[in-house]
Amino acid sequence: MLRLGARSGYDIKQAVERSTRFFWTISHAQIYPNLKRLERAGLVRGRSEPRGRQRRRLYELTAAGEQALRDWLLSDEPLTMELRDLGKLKLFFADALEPSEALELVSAIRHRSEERLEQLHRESEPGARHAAEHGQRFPLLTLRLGFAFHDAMVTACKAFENELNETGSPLAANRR
Amino acid sequence: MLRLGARSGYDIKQAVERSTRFFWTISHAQIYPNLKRLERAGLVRGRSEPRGRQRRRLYELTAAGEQALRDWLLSDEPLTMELRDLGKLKLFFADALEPSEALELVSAIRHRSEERLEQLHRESEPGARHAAEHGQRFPLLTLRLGFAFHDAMVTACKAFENELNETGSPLAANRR
DNA sequence: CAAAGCATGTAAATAGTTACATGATTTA
DNA sequence: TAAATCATGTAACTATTTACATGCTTTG
Repeated sequence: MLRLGARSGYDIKQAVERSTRFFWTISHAQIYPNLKRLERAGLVRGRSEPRGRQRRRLYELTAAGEQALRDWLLSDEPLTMELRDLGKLKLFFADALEPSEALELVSAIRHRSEERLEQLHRESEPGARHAAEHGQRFPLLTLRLGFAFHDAMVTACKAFENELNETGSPLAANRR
Repeated sequence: MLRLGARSGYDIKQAVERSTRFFWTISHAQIYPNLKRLERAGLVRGRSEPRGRQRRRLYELTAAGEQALRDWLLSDEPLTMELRDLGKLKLFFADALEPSEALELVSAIRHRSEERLEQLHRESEPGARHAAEHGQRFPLLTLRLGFAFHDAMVTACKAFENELNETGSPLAANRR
């Protein structure tokens, strides 16, 4: 995040909330101790730069830090992806519900993705576009992966809603 | 999982590995204590049923347990989704890489989803289809959400690979 | 007869958040 | 002048996994 313009721990937290938040989050309780650790390791350089009498510590990447970032990006560790999704978990067990109740659950999952899409456009896209204009194109590419994901969820949920309305459910025949 | 045919703690762990694993996982160190807790709460009923001299404890849902499941499915808690995705995280910072290196990262992310798709077809789909034939259709619907997700990732990555090859990169012009 | 699979359990370690704590500056 | 925002830090708590521990049964 320092590479992308953040300077303080506070900046980093804000940048995370506007960008990586949905695929990797971090709390400020982790950021401040880690900046110290990184400084001790020589990967960042920090200097106190108070605003008035408001204390503030600004950091920048060192050459070693830049190299460590590249090393990490190129390392062949597995690209793990861990998900905890209450929506999908509940959907999995939705046979325990009445058809109409299950349908509501599918709608709720669709709404969640629709709202997330709006939020990404509102809160993340402007920053990503701005970065792209300054030669940092990958934040926007990553954001497009988020769009693609939630678009796919919405499309799939709509298909399910149609299927659940048409077939199977005895309630569907009675409705209206 | 008891509702879907699992009877022992061991069964539950196996069912999770073949089904919910990619959107909600649990280790056996959590399962056994929780089965005891649920039994004390009257939500499951357990009986010892050793196989030979191999001890084994089989559980089933009580009426109260079935109701608790329904209550949870219908509760209006937010449908939280938490993701930790090293692939997207690295992609986000890929402007620190050479264009050709960034392209490799995108390929690696695409491969990950392609392999996950194969794995879902191989390891999860048979069980989900079998469940669907026994009136439990939602495990298969949930699986289709997984297919949709990874299909979208593969499509997006292919688009990125084309874009990164065509535009921008000075290496692209020199290649061949 | 060895390895893989079945079966259950606990202790230690890890990773992370939330709450506690403080105080300056800007904005409505 | 109160509320929001800027700014940093630690302690306590929560959740979870990994490792340790044991022993039976089936299969190659």
